[in-house]
Amino acid sequence: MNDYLKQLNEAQKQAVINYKGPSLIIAGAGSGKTRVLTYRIAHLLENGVKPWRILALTFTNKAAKEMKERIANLIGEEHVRSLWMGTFHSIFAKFLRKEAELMGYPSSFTIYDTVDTKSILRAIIKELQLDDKTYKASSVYGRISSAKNNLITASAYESNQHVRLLDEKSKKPELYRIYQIYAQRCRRSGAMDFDDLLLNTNLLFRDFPEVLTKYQNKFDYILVDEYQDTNFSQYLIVKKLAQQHKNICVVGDDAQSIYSFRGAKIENILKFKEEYQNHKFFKLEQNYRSTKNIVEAANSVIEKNKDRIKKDVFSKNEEGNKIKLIQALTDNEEGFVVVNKIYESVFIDKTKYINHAILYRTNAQSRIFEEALRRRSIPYKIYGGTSFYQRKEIKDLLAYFKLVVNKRDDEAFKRVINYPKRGIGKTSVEKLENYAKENDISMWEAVSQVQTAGMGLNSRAVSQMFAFLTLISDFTKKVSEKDAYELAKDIANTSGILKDLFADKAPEAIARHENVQELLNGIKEFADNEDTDGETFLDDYLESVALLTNEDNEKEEDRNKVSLMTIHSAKGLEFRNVYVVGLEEKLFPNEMASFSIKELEEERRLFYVAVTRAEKELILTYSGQRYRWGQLHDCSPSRFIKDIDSQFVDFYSAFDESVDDLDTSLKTQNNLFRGRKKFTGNKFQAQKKIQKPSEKIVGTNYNKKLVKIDNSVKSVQSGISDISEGAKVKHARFGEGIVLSVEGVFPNIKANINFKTAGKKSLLLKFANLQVIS
DNA sequence: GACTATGGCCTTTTT
DNA sequence: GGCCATAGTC
Repeated sequence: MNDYLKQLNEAQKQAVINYKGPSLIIAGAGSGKTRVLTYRIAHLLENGVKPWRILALTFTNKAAKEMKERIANLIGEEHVRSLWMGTFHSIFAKFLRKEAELMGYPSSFTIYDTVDTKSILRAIIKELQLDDKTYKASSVYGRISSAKNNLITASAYESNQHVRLLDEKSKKPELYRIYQIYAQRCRRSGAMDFDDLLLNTNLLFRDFPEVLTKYQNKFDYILVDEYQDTNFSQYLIVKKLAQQHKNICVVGDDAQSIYSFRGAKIENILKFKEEYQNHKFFKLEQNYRSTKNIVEAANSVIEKNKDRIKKDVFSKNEEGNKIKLIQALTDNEEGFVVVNKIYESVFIDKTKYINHAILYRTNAQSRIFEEALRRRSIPYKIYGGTSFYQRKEIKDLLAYFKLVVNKRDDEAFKRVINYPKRGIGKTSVEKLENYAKENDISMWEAVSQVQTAGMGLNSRAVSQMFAFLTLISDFTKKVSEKDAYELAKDIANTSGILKDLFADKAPEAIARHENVQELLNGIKEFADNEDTDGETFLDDYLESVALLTNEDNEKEEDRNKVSLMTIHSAKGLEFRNVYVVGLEEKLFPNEMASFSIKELEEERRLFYVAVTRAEKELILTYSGQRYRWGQLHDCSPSRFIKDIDSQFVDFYSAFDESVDDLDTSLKTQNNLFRGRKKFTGNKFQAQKKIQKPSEKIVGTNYNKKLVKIDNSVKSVQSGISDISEGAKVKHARFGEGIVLSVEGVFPNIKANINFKTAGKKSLLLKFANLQVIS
């Protein structure tokens, strides 16, 4: 333990031992930022600082968890437990629960996620009879979110000239009303959204100085990770908390600032220099992660940005291989090529699956790689995307929990009042909701008056609602008696959710049933891991669950798998082999971000983040054609490819490789296609038998087949889908007719193929009984 | 009230 | 290609 300082280079060591007063640490990619943070905290503890007097803020649960583990390894677990280490949102949610009454909230307040928020906004927009094309839930949410992050409350919004003018310009003058009603509704439901957690913390500190003083005194040392990603709201909280002791350490890298779209301000770093004039400044520039080639290539990219703090990141590692740039013809081929590379690396270079990560700009790109990986039976894990906690069945069960703990939560109420089906229809719910609104009470309060107040409900609805009331009330009584897992199981059973899912034998329903079981297991695990003495109750679980993400219940079996994720979620991670895919104009840099230099620079920083994730091998790919919204588009290579100094790059084309592959075993066969064709546009539908003697089926050694079609079709619109037996289309190629490569169990495939014909009409063909002699 | 077919919209990125 | 809201039907 004593020689932990010897494991640091000089710059890192200085950043660790100078722990008093304000410090700014600029840490280049791969320069051991997490290491410095963890050692600094360990050093604090070594020097007698009590762990509960240290506050360490991160952006993701993952980062917090990793740091905790690393500190525990350094100095033992017992100290780590009482550290205040977590995400901004989770730490301040904790404070707010403690001080909730001051703010007029129940301490069991619900936290609304993005999906909840949007559905409430959608409802409000509808109620106000505003045009839902102008007032899109997502853009309205964006405006409200940015207002909150700039500490503009709903009441202040109306009189704020600046934002009102912006709303006028974007033809949304009524936005302030939506904001007001939304805020009112959250308050009535005893709920906060993500931004409220920060906003309300600020309000708490502003309106209750004694509370602020309490927390200022509580923390002697404050550390903030990824400081370049803080928004104004977060910046102010940190500033206020640090005012007393001024022992504040912020770590960041302006070159890796990729969250300005949600209000992050790189300027916070620059401001830090002004606000803490006597601060100590540390620069970490040696990259330990990557080969010289990768580091220098990354430098050549980021140099193209005008707006940056000068840094000289260097590597003393081996030179390493050049970056491979691979061009594919189609998006499917891109998937095929990348997976091939992984396959080769694992079986020839003896790397492990966990050493490989596929990084993309948008979540929608994951599907193709998923399919390609599945085809090769390579284990993979997708990070991000639709969260486990956003699945319908999970949200349903959680809504029960939420309602049991916080009865005012109208969103939860509406979700479960008729799930599982108990014969309470939309009309009845509407009547109830109207009654609640008229009397300014929550729907729960309304339903408890259902037998006495006349709401115009039929007797069946009344009795069903009363049964529901009893059901939930019974659970509530048990909240502080039964432990979380037992009660959760009880709710899942008694509510009928498990039965409902179990009755359905469709594969999706089985999966949903498993997910619910998985959630219950998660609760058990949570209860077992909680540091509290004795029992953990359901409300304890709910407090944490809203801020959990997929990654927080990572399982042992996920250990050796290829990772698929967006570049945003890859920040802070490293992999031996990294595949940055979809390097095409309009995709990356994203079309949305191509209007201003500022946004383009952020995209470039994102590319920089992607490149610097790689330790040894970096493979960049792009495709000549890609499907977007089911439409084939031609793409041109991303400008970022040219940003890399060409001396670090080797160029390959995927095309030659796959053609050899296909020629290895060519087999011909006559086929009978039975089909139904459908012209979109004029709603013409017809059943038709198509005789196609010229089709060819080509087999290759990878359990993949080709269908060759010679006809007048100009392009394939959406490949093959819905193929029975789990078969999927691989890729499509044009030339003399079309070559579709299909993979699956033969014979007896059924396929839907969308063709774009010469007349530009879309043609859907359903193929059945496609047979192959192999 | 429950179930099903269709059309619209969609894609930045996350706590 | 896929999700969701809505209209249309039983």
